[in-house]
Amino acid sequence: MTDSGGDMNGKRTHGRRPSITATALWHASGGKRVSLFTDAESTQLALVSSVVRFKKGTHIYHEGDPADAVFNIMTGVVKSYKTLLDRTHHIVAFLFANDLIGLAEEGKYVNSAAAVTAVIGYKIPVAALKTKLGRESDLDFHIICKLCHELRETQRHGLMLSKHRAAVKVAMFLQMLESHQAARNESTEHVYLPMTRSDIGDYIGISPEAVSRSFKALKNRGVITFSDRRHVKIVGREQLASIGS
Amino acid sequence: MTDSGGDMNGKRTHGRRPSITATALWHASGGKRVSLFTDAESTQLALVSSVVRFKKGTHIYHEGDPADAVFNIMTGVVKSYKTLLDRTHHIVAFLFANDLIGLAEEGKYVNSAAAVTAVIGYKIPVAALKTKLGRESDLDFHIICKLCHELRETQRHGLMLSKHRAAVKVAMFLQMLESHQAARNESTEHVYLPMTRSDIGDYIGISPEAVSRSFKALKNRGVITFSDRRHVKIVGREQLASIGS
DNA sequence: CGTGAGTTTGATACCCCTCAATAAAGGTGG
DNA sequence: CCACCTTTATTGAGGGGTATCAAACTCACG
Repeated sequence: MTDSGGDMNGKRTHGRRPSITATALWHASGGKRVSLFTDAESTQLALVSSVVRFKKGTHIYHEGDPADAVFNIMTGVVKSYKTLLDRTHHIVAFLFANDLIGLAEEGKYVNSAAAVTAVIGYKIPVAALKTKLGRESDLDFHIICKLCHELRETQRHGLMLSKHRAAVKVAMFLQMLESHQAARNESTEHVYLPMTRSDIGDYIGISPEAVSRSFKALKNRGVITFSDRRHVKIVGREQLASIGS
Repeated sequence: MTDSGGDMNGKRTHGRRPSITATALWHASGGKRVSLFTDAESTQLALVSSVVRFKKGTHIYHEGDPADAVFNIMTGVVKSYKTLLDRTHHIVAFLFANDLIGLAEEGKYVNSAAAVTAVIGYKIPVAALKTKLGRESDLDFHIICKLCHELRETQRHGLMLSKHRAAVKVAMFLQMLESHQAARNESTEHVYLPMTRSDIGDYIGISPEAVSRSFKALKNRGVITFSDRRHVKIVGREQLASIGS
């Protein structure tokens, strides 16, 4: 048998303790998922965790709340979503048994979470989790931080892709590039577009012609101006932000 | 002028070693990015890494290639993309200085990567990286695996969102649910839809009406049948897969 | 059994994709 | 350095798919 899940004969400790699964990173596993926690890890996490139950439709945590805990789903389905200004919802992910939820940024939950079906899971306080992480190896912990960062960015990409109007996508794309420059302490006087219009279209899910037309529309609305095809100046940050809803 | 990139004429130790940045996970940092590697980590990684250069437009690695190394960008911009069957491209992410690229699944690169501008970076062999990871703490390593898994799934979500035709999105969504069930060793006789049509629409970026119509279209084409509103039977897996391109 | 949320079906308008042509920019070699 | 050529970007016209609004219908739950 596979060594996944720690299921000796019949008496399945599996499922009564925290558990996560994933497809292998570097080793071929034929598309199957492997259980990641060792018995020791499961046991240790069980000690600091509590079992929580959520009825169908109930709310698990809300975007912006202090991220005190992560949740490990035992049974049921959870949706992770963002509520937009126009009261519509964008679902970032559906999560199932053996998944983790509770991605944070700067101590706050990035998304909201609600139970799609009845849910049973483990609530793992981050305070307890932190003491178990990176005890000897900072490198691991730092890579975890980087992966969380990429995950948040990929989720934002999904939000951009979910928009229907081309000008909205382009506006969000410009804001993304600007914040990237700001994060790298570069000037935000101009937004630099190193990629082609086709690349932009392939990223935000529209045709290059639509990219071009959207730029023109934003220019005509007085939101941006072009120094050249690769350098945009954002004139109306307010309007640009409001476009993104 | 800016301190980023750091290859003025020769001499900056800054940027001459591997470096990654991210917004803080649990501590407020005002949206700024923090550098994650310690000096020791940077130095250790530098020992096993080599500096690589890519000219604008050149190819860094290709989807499906053996994932021998990850890359840490020093300067320049990289696009990570998938080439679809119809020869179109879907760009998964743009990557900049202090980012990592080379996400793998079962030992193979998930996406392709190409230089959008001239790129200088570090090539870090995974063999060397593995020896530095999880030496004392398996827990950290296992969480890294889970995060990589979630990252891949979020990228697949983005691919779904990038499709324009509603039926294609719904077809891919069904395949996703089916593979989830298969991964959890559940029956794939029926695909179970625990969520509402509105939830599905909010996830794949279409209206609930379009979800309903797409289901009907797939049913009329003989690809699926409904036991009830929550249970779908996939009759033509071939056709369903071919729809997703 | 009744009520309300969820789902299906229909009609219309709008936005974007597609195809096509022109214009501009970047790169190459003489 | 310039001419040439290829790639990229812009602009235009037409058709199709989806959002939106509205209404009938089904189902789950109390």
